[in-house]
Amino acid sequence: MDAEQPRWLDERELDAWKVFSAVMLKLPAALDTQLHRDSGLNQFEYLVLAGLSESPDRTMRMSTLAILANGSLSRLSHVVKRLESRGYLRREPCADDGRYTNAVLTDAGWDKVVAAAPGHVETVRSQVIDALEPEQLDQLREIGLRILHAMDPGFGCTEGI
Amino acid sequence: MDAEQPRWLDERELDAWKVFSAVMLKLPAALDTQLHRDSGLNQFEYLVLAGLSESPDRTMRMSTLAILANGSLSRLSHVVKRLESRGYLRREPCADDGRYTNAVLTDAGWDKVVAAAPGHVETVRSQVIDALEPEQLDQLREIGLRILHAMDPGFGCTEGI
DNA sequence: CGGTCTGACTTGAAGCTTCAACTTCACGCT
DNA sequence: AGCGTGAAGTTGAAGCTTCAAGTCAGACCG
Repeated sequence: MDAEQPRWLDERELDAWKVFSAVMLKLPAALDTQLHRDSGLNQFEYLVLAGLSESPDRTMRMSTLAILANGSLSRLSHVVKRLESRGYLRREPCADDGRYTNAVLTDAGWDKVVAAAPGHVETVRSQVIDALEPEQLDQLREIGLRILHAMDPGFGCTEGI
Repeated sequence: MDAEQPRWLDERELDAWKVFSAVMLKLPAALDTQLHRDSGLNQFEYLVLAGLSESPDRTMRMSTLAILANGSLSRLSHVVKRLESRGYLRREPCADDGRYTNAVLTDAGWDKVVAAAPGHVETVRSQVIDALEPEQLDQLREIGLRILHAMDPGFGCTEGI
């Protein structure tokens, strides 16, 4: 578009990119497959339920939850509607400010996360964590932070919500 | 599922995983957004066209193309049908063996990739490559290879198709 | 007060992906 | 020839995501 003289990737860059890009495309699919097979959830739904389960009162505002689950508000709204119809959570308008909506994890939702978590963690461990040396974990974290920062320079300001 | 005593992630592991997981969920969306806005393609479609453009005779067998683009054959079939209807490629049965189908890039498809590539590369560069130190590129490659290998122990045998 | 603006959702339609059949073609066997 | 088998690819339906509007509540301003 605006690349007058595109700076193509050299061999080293291309090599790293190809590998990373394959991981990025395959790993989410692998995680989704395990979650779906064992719990009937996808990764986004799991993140939503897990996020709520770790929140005070098992309650979170929709927009906060959207950030936590790395998705758009629209996507969250659809997903929350599905999860609500399955009985895992319920929505209620925020008492203080009617513009906000809170999602609240039900007992059934809590049980669901508790049942799903071990298998999910085991998968993350076997596919990623245990495949790496401890120092590679730190490298990966540092690399990830840089990429997140490049994607969204304001990243970090809203981290600890 | 089969996790008798789940080995939860410690703080270091969790930290790395959270960051990496956020990248994995956000970066593909960012790349898709750029490609879609500037070229009307998504990442999978781009990989298909780019793969064909680099192949001898701009031709590739469907199943090979599916592996190259990191997707299922079914997904590829749907996508190729769309791309065919847009005139970017055409399908023809393999002359030697009627079980195979070859996808062939048309001139319009070639032009499309040539037009889309600079913007895409520029995005990859700005969001990933340029954000990292050279040695981080090598680290990322090594980490990625380990993860790919953990996901699919047979990985590497089919690489150079 | 009443108008307008903004931010927080919600919704419906369109598009994409997945899943589970189903079809087709070549190969090996009798 | 005739038959089973398996791999390659296709298809339709169901489910999920995105996009572009739309709704609604509080803030700001006169």
